[in-house]
Amino acid sequence: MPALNIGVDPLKTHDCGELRAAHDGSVTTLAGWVSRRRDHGGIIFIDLRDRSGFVQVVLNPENLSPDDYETAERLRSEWCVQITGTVQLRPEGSENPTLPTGEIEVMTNAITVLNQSQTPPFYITDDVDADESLRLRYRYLDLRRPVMQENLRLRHRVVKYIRDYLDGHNFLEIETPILIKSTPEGARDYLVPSRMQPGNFYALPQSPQQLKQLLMVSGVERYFQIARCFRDEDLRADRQPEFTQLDLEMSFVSEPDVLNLIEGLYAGLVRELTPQFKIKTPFPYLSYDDAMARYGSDKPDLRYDLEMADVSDLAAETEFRVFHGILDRGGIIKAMAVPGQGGLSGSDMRRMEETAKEFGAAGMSHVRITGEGPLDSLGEGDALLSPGLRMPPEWVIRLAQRAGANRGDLILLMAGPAKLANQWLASMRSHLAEQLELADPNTLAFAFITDFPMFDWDDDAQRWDSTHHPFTAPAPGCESMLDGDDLSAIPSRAYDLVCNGSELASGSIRIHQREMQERVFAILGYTPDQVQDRFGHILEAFDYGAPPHGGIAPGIDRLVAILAGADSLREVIAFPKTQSGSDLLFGAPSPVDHAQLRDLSIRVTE
RNA sequence: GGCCCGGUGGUGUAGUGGUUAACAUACUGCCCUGUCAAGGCAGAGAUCGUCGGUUCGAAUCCGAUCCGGGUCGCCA
Repeated sequence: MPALNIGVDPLKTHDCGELRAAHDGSVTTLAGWVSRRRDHGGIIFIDLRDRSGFVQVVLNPENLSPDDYETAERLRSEWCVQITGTVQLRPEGSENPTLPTGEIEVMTNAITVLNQSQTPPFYITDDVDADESLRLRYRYLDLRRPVMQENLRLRHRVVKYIRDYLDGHNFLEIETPILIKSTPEGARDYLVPSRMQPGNFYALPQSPQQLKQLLMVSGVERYFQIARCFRDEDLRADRQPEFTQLDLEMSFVSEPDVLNLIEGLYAGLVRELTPQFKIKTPFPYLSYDDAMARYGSDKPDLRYDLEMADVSDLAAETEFRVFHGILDRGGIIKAMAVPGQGGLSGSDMRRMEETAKEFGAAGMSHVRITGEGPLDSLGEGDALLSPGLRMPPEWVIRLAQRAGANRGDLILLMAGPAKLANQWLASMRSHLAEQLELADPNTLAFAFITDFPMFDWDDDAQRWDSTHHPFTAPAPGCESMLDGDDLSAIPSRAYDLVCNGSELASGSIRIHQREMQERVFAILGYTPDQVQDRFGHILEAFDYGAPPHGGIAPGIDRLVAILAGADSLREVIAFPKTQSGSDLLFGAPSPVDHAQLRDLSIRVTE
């Protein structure tokens, strides 16, 4: 990166981190921050830092005016300084191989303090040990840390790659409004009161979903936006109330068009920006049903196997009352083989069952297969079963075959309603993978999950919910099922991109005809008035030759977090919020003046 | 809203009923011309998140509350 070099008397001619042995003898002017000082009484060393890295600056009284040397003695951490000097090779034996600039140093003959600094509340270094709330309170200092600078740079490069890639595929980047209409379903909206229309509110977009569909009606054909989205829900390590999505939509496409485009984007991006990660192309496809059956999750981590199998029929052969109780109530029993763990002790198994209970499971059964040799040579005493099971080797062999287990492996069994059994066993799956270090941190296992169901039954609200969202089209040929009884069986045209157990993108081929859209709204329980009020504009647009279209919305924060190896989105967002939605730097949210509220015709009652 | 973890000098930690509240580091001063987490000596710095209670006595026990983190619910 060349130094920004404008004006007749530039404050810097080089970046600290770019200087090498090849610069030996050149005169340089640097500007940056004092990272460390080592004052030997005469000679003083400064590690000078700018965004490019560090360089050792030597302040020798023999080369400095008395005034400048006095200045040098006063320097402290994080002072902003400018120095001019000559790059020279370090004396033999004093090179620092841990530093990219370690072969050279800058012998200074002039120094200017650009600004002094208070002693920083924490030391600016990659292995910072300060509490995160302190880092957020002083985020501008936290961002001086090289690792944070690197995260910001990576994020920039990701977004630039996306823009270039989509530009190359004839997409148009179009901005959509931040102040839009509240259409409350799904997440809670952030609301903005209208001053000019007292009592009315804008909402901040949860996503530009309807806007991008309207752009398709407009004939844009290929749209994208690096879009800020807002959802007023509780936070998590991987969830911020405002976050950034690559929002994109295409006309005249079906699933492969969107997914091939996305595969090309992600594969190219990873290979160019973070080649240290191993990826496999083409990305595997997994139907929702397969994902649930084999991994108990619709966003499985595919870096390791640990597959599951339904063993309800085998479980029915046992005399175990728990299994029969569950089966009688329509539940299932699922098994997961854990390779090489058949030798665990009874207390290991009790501990593992405790873990399962922490995930919400009522209990967990297991079979430990011991010994050597082929599976069908299994005899009495070669398998340790949970107390309730008491089954012969012949049954264990069939169970092992179904679960894909061998001698020396462990089989875990979980019983419950299908949804919960999957959830519990999936939790065990990730837990064991972490404990056994099965997931290669240098692999990104991308996969597309397809054929999501159109609807989920919401037991609490006693109504149908969209699995993806109400604009998702039903699978071709299944339209008539919308009039049938079993709505849960209707496949939709929704798809996800998952990676290492995270959902990275979610999209679908949309409905583009009024009649179909109205039927879906009706199934979701909207009255005609509600439909007209919230979605009248988009239904009306469909009446004017809306083209078939579909799209996808990849999360940028999550992608950058994975590429940066960060375990929280806060590490890749410049100014993130805390779990309670606070901005600790600005102190937002905060009370506002009465005058502001009066303008908005708003009164705070609590 | 539920559950779990944390809050002690600037920073990071130790301290489970009586301590001058300990240690490291940062900071301040002095010494020191080849260090790179520089080194040596000296010094200053904490009403232990807040409020209330128990006790002769509380950083320590109890209750409430605030803040930060994780997680479940929630996130079409």
